[in-house]
Amino acid sequence: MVLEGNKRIAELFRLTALMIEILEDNSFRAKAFERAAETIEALERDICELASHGELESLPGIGKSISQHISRWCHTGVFLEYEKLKDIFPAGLLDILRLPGLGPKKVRSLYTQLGITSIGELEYACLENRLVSIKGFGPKSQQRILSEIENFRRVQKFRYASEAYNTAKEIIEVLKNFNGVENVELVGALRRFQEYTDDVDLLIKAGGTGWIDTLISKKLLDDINISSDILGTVRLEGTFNNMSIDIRHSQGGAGALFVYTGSRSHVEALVDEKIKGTKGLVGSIIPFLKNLLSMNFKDETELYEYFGISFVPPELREGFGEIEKAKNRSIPALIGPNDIRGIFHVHTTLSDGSLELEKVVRLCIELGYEYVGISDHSVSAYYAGGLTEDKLERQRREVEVLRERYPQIDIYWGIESDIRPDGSLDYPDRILETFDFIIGSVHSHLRMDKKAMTERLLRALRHPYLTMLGHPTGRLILARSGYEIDMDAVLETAKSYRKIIELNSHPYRLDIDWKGCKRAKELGIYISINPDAHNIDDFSLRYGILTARKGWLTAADVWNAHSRESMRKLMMKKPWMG
DNA sequence: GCCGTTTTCGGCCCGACTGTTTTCAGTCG
Repeated sequence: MVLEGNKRIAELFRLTALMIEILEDNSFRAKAFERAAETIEALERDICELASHGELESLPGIGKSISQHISRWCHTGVFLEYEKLKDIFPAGLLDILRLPGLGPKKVRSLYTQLGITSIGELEYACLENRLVSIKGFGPKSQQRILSEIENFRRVQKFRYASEAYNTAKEIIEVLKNFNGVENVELVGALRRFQEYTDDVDLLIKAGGTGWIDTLISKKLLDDINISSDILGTVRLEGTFNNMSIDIRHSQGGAGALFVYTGSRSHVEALVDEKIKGTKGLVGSIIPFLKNLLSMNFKDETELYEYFGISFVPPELREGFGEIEKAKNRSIPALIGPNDIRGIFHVHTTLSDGSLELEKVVRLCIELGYEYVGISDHSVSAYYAGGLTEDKLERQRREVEVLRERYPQIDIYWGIESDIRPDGSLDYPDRILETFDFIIGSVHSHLRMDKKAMTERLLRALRHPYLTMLGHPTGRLILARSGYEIDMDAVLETAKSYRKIIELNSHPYRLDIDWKGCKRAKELGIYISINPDAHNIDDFSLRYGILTARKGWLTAADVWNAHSRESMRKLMMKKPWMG
């Protein structure tokens, strides 16, 4: 959907901006490139087509110089400014920039004053107590940086599930076309949908080992190591895009799929029970698993029947009560993409989104949604262009016009209101009452203690106009643990006040997490799977749906699985108002 | 580098927090 050329050059602009900010003492020149990147990303037309018509300079943030850069890139594929900087810019500085608390200015000081160009050098300098010698750094920051480096190292080997999926997809496409390969399947943590992973596990079905020779001759993977695992299965490990790839070679079908999907606790629990109940099979589970690999099951459903239980979807195979449920044949029908009927929590250009309201509406129609809930940022989110009263009025009127223009979709008008430190919402009640719905989210003052933060959320949840709680913990996967809250108290209060909890679908958030989904479901709280969309790419709920499935949710548990008619009634009745 | 009822230079989204300072720069949301 996104124009690939636009995306590529926007990415180059972003990198250029970063390099300028660090190498030069002019952050405004950097900002200019960043702004241009935003403009380009939000375009609906191909940037080079605009360039060929000489229309670039009419775009916001694109002047004479940047326009020339773009045109040249379109013709030659070379972006001069980027190439020039790339040659002199130490790549390791980008890693340092990822450490919390270190921005461009500080990284620049480290580079220019201490010659630090990588995480390793930075660590060394901290240990030698050299940071305290430069302005802006002291013993405390030196200590904090050391602990951030430790965290960085731990996190570095992991990838977001979304990235790992893309890597897996790329490799599977290539492998499938090798001679003699019948099938390649995703297994392991990624098939069970863990939020992040340190490797991609694949299962390849092929006659003979010709595929290994092809793989080696085509240099598909680096650092290849071939061995056989504890079950005697041929195992090929290597790296691709700096990510570990682990391939098992199997002739069989469902047995291997089951064993290598895991989780270990799920597989072991099932096998243990089977062994205990079978005469003469007592002993290690290894021989049993070896035998399982050689058995001829039609599919995994048949395999689970062999264990005397019903099929368990991969997402549930974590040892969280799924085996008991499968014994009773009461594994629920998990939510799927087709159950989703509409979306809430979408931003527009009026705050910090990159699509205008009308474009959002048209995109949602294209995507087959029956309703869309607009929610820009509220007034105290200055940094995100939060809506002042006059902007609110403008948007309210525009929504009315669009409702007339696009009767094929229901448009709900809402707001993502900041939950202020005292737990109050952002506007006075006379304004709050005019919205169709209100998402309350915490965006600032993240470092309150657990008790105060919990009380803050509880107060917001008790507010009659609040519809749902946005990204309840504020976590950013692999980057920031959420603020500490008493989740039980939050969910209990949400239940009492009939509030909805958001499952923020952004692959970096996935907040509330799958365990939280499960608890919410047990309490009978609706979960709304929300895109928190800022860009055209954000409108898919793929990772949110996977998280919801892992959290045992069915269509009946999900707010935005309501049909258009049913949602209309709910929005009229506003059950969250008590 | 871009932009302009603050037009060809001098600004550039606002405010809290933190660790560094001893009056503030840098980071983050």
